[in-house]
Amino acid sequence: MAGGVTRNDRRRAAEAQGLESDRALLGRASTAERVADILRGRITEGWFPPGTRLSEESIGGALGVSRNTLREAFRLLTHERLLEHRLNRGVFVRVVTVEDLDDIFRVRMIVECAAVRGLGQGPYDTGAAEAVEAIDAAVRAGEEAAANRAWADLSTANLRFHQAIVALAGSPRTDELMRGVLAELRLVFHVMDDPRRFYAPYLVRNRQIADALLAGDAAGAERLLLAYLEDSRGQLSGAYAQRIKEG
Amino acid sequence: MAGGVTRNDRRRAAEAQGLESDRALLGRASTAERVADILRGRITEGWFPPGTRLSEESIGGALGVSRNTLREAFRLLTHERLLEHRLNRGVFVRVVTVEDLDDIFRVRMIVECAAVRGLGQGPYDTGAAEAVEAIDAAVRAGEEAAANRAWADLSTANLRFHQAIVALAGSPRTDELMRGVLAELRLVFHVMDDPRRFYAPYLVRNRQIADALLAGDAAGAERLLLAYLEDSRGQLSGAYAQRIKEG
DNA sequence: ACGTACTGGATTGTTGAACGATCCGACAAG
DNA sequence: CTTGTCGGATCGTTCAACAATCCAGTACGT
Repeated sequence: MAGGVTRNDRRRAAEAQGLESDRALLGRASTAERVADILRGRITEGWFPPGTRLSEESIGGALGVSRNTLREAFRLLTHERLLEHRLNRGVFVRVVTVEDLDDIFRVRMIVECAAVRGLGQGPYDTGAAEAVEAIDAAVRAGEEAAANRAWADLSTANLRFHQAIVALAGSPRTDELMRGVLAELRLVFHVMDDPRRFYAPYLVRNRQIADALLAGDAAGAERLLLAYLEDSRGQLSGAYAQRIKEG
Repeated sequence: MAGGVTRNDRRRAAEAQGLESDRALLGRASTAERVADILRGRITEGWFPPGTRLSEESIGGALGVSRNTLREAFRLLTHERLLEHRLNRGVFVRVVTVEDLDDIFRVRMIVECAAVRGLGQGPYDTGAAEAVEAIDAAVRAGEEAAANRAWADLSTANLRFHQAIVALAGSPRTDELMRGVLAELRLVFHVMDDPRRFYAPYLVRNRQIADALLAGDAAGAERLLLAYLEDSRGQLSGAYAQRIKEG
């Protein structure tokens, strides 16, 4: 073939440089995973409110993928607890119950506090410096978002803050667990009318925690974090229960 | 239809009594889930050693299900980290790396210790009594298995012991996380030549922990458990790394 | 002999259609 | 008002087909 650039040529060129970081983007996901990405976005942004049924035919038709492929995507999201699969009835956008919310905070208290505590003593400090830096960066991003009244950015900054805290543990499995849990939490916030009220007051506390970590005071940070989570849980749980009861 | 017992009849009757517990048994699983159950068993029992490729055609043919259905089952097991899916190459029985093993123990230390600690102080004591009872039962099952030299039973009893410990937290998400992690651990043990050596010495320590919990000494139990996990991790990690290097 | 490019076979990725099973709402009968 | 029946809609599963991709073996050029 004229002007032939073979697969091997391309692979060779990629390996020659330091492009392994972009490899995940290139050696890209299957169609099902890409569909799952799209749907995940729609769900967490609120395009599909909790309780909505996702018809195989309509969604599949709209996205131009077959039912079988779409089903694989549904399975993916079901295991992330974003969708709920009822036999012979289809998949629905998950409606988080009050018990779920309680459990979410239970998990957060266990994992986030353990991550902070382990920072002080554990022998697994690999990459702790970058993790603390990421925490601080998330707080700064939140402060900037608040200054610009970009409430959506504030919410993502807050979630990223907690994700960074969990990253202190340096455990991929813990990271994944918390990613799912925080995604669920996003569903909760999307039911509330004024999510700003639930994020803004905690900005200063994020700052305190980050400062404590920067100062190397792991115990103090853990104490602050636990109080934070308990307050947040109390406020959210009550408001959410009422909001659910209303419909 | 003569002798007709309608759906409504059945639902009404079921609700009238306390049969909600058996509901999960009735609303049974889809074909894909049942296939996943079968494969999960084969994998954890060692029929399919780590690294084995599971061909869609052969497995599907042997089980009498279509490729599409089988793929759904594969997705299920992939999310449980029992299988590994490589694009365009198929699914393989997961080979746990040494880093994975480290991470598994990191998670166990965080979660199991938190579960024990929370027992003493947390306000979430719902069902704690049954949980402690389940722990004791698991230890007794292990002791009986050891007496009968039923090593397979001993291993499952040990896993059940730790599962019961996690159940102390009363958190469904934590339970699920740990179920997956312990399933992974089973893969590790299946690579070792003499798994008995890795279980038997810990039976007495299980007993000590259970006794401490029965006595209400949560702090002591946590200390014992942490030491247990550190020892177990040290022994397993070294042996596993060597075993992997050999092939 | 060595590394490279190519080719063929096998397997996976995805599609579309098809059929039975199940659920849901509506409507009629007791 | 409850119960039984019916029909439409949707899901669960299978099947067959084709494109995309990978792998190993082979031929080629140096």
